[in-house]
Amino acid sequence: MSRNVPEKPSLDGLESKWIARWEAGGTYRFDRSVARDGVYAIDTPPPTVSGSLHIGHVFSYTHTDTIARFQRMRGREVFYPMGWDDNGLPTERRVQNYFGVRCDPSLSYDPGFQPPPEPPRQPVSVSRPNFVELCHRLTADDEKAFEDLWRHLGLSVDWTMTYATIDEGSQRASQRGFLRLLARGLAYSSEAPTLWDVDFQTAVAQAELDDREQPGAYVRVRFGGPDGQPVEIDTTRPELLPACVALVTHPDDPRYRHLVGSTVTTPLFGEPVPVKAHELADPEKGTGIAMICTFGDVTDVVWWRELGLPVRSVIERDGRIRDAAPVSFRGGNGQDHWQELRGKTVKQARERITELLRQSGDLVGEPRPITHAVKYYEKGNRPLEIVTSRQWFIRTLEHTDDFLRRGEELAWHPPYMRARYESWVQGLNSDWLISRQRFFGVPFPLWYPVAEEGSVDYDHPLVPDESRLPVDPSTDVPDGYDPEARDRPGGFTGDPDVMDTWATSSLTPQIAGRWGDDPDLFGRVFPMDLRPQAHEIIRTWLFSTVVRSHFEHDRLPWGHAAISGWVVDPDRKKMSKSKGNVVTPMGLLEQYGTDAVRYWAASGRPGVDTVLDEGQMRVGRRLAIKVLNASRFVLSLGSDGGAADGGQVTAALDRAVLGRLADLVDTATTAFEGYDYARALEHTEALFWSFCNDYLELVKGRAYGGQGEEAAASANRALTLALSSLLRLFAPFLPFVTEEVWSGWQEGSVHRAPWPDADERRAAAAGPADALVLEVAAAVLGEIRKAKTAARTSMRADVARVVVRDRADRLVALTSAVADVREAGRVADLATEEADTFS
RNA sequence: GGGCCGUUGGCGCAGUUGGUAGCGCACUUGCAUGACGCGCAAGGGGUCGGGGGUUCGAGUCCCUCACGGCCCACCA
Repeated sequence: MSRNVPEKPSLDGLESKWIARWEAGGTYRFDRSVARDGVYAIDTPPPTVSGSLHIGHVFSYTHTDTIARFQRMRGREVFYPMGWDDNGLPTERRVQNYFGVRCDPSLSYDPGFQPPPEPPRQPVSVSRPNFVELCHRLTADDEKAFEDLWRHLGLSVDWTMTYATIDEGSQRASQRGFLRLLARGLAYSSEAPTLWDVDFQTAVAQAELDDREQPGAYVRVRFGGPDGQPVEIDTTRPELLPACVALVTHPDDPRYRHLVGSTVTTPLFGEPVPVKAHELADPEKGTGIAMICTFGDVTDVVWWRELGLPVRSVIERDGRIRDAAPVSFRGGNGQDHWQELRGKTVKQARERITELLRQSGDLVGEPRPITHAVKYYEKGNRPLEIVTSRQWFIRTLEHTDDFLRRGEELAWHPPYMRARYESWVQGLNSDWLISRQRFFGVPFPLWYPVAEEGSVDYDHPLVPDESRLPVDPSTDVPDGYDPEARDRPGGFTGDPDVMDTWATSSLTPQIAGRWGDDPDLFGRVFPMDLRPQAHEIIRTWLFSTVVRSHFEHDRLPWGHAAISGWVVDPDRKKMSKSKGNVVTPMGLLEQYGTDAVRYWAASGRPGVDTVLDEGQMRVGRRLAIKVLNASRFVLSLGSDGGAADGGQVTAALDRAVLGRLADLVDTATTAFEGYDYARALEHTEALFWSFCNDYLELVKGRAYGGQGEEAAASANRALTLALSSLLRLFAPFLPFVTEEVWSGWQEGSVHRAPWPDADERRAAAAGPADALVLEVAAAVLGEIRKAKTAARTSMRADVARVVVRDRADRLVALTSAVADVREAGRVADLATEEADTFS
């Protein structure tokens, strides 16, 4: 066996060298001839390509890659595709800012359109097809940047399996999945109050809400009571007074019981509204009696629905007070007051109406500033409003018990992450809203009949055959209709909405496995083995994927979920954008080397937030260099001691080191099987350092031939076996340096080599391994070193005589390695004395 | 309001059936040895957040409190 040992070991250039060779050699190519039970399939998180590249990506994707590499070496054929999440609002927003354009769906396509060279102050209006073109153009660049990073990070993905959430396969899967839910009555459309973002002009789902603390003010308002006595209520939304449809109090509240069933009148508008009782009214809040408006918050929606109240909406989809009053107000000045509010933003209207109340004398005291939580769209920057609109939903609410059961079936790593899933499922309060009034997304594959009198029949959608998918209802025509019939009485109209990005990414296992398009592949990879992801999207991505797989396949989409933590800055805050821009992932990879950065990432325990620590990267770099140097030393000893022809390890010390290695293999294997890559690394690293500092030093002289040929052969054979095992144990973490060493010595890639087998290590020894031999020999050598340090002499200094006092069993162990200890310590004479304690 | 996680030397962490506290960084001192000065060797430094309990014995189990972080909740 040839041994190419680099003369001047260096980590520089390893990345580009091996990235190219792995690609050329198809090292990570998925072999689709393997049956399902031989496959290990990973449902890779498709990164949002319009977002920033940050160190958090490097962190969590490294974790998954270590698992992928371990499983590959264990003999599983690893299905490890990459996906790009380019669908949806983040891309639209980035395109708007980057090119300075705005989508206007009423415009028609301009084939010659070019975006302005610099984004103008006033955005240019473009048609929807032009806008979508720009989205594709920009995401192509973004995807290239991500791919460069992933390749540089050494992710062992099969790049021939890459998908994008807006590509044709994803559109087909999304539409097919939707149509099947529709056919089974699990998807439905409904006109109902929905959370609405006034800036993005789209409906928003429960899973995308953020609570944000912000300043507000309680305004105490006087309503006209039935007996002439005023009724005072507190509100933070006085601008919704014209939308008030009732007052509500708790049924058991003695203060207001006499009012329930009576009618009061609103200030300024003089509108009569009933007083109702409901359990959700909190006697502790405000005055204990509240106004119900359509709609100020989700509690209003509950009250409105359960108490059977009318709708008086006042806020338009753009967040302004509508032009026409919701009713003709009966109070004398009602219409005049409305004129003061119409067209104003919510904020302007709030200020104005407070002033009007003050003037009319219906304001009690002054507004009292408070800080309260307000619901926002997680990507938005104005509070959500609630508007009534037609939307598509998936029936999740009545199946929560099924989803909880699926959560129990799933193996969570770490296990406590299951609690987040359960609390989310238990807290569900509405069905899953999947439609968005946006442009860059998968269209709903539906049209609706238009009646002769012009009304749209939403209850009987026109559905395409699955073989037609994907369809775009804005250009494609339903079967049996003429294109001329579009938007005409007696004709049809296309559904204008697109699916939310989660409606597509909830199908990533199906998309990656080419469900419906390639049944052979799908059968080999589904259900998958692993879903790796971050904890903040358990309620979105993880939950929704479980939902879709449960409905479509009646099973979990994968057996394991590995939840990674975040990268945090030294102040324990999630890495900020500004920080992320200073420390770029590619910069770190270039500065410390990929293996070093991976070492830092792999040191972060599963699920645990981890500090960005360049110190750990330096340690990783040193480890990689140490691997290179130790390997160089072992291989430069020349002979492999007959490893190739079955020679045996005879020296007790050598057998001991193989025993330690066998134990390590057991520990690392168990850790990896439990998805604890960090534990596997920690133990491998610890043994490696003691291997270098103790065992290597102890056998160095013997390996050079200081005790004869046979003794040298045993040492060399043990060193070779140990190195082979250690390189393979490190390979999932340090893929570049291990491959560099392996390639100069072994056939094929270390990443396709079999994972070390503990029994194989044990069998190589000619006799039983006595761990005590190595332990005592290292301890005695340590004492000799201590004495030399105390004497301030070189480690190379000769020692005339050493006396070891220790327990009898330990002295016996020492005997079999005494020649190595003497040679390593340069001891002329070594004597032993039995004693109770070591000294 | 409910829940989850964390609190171990200056910093970052390990400690998986309870048995007299470990690792790395940093720090101190020494060493040019035939793999490595991006090295090697030695060393100083902690009453394991507070309190209570179980036990012969608790960082490790139970209760409780505090602090930090996160998740969830119909927060007028």
